[in-house]
Amino acid sequence: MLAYGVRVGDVFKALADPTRRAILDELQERSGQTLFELITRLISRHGLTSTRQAVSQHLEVLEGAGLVRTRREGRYKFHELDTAPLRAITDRWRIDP
Amino acid sequence: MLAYGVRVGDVFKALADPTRRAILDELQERSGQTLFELITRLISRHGLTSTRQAVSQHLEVLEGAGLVRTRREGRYKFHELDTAPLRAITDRWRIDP
DNA sequence: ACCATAGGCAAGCACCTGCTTGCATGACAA
DNA sequence: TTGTCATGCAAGCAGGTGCTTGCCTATGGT
Repeated sequence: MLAYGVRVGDVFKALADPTRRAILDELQERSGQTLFELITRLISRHGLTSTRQAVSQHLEVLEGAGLVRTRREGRYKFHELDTAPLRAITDRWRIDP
Repeated sequence: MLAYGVRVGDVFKALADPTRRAILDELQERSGQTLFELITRLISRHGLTSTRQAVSQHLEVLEGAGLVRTRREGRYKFHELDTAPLRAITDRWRIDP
């Protein structure tokens, strides 16, 4: 079940970008990162060269798809992975064993 | 495991289009359809209005992603769904129960 | 107060993508 | 062969997407 306001197409579109998939990888490996933590680790561990604004925009897309949840604390914003929308994929087509 | 020549990004990009997802739905429901069968059923059952060329190009993308396999018989080309590449998604992120 | 830090907003731009359009190829029937 | 049916190929175009650039807001430390 998708959260209210999240369209199925948003999930698939969000997954279509390699940088966004790397962000999901990073958040799975280390949950609750801030924007700057993410940028640093994306560069050092995934070889990406994305700027702050680029990563920020990707996070907006991921959040719009329900794949990333956020919480604010002071001037920090922490990001967490939410894989629930991926059920839209696994429940839709029978995956051969 | 993905077939040789299929990149992970191709699978995600292929899934990013709603018409292509409808094609996968159709092939799951009825395997081995020709191009014209697909067009007819996409229109009548999914409310789409895609032309032959549009669907043909979508099938190329899906085949390039390994999600659709084809076999030729005379002047007919039959299409089948192959969900194996979807493991690239389910194996990558832990999906919460 | 002052400044640095963490993040947000928005316009502009180059590239990509899906679709159309028109023509071509190959298989089968009469 | 002639015609038709199923499909393939390729150029062009409009809209979308990812990214940059520049400026702004807000929080917390000193």
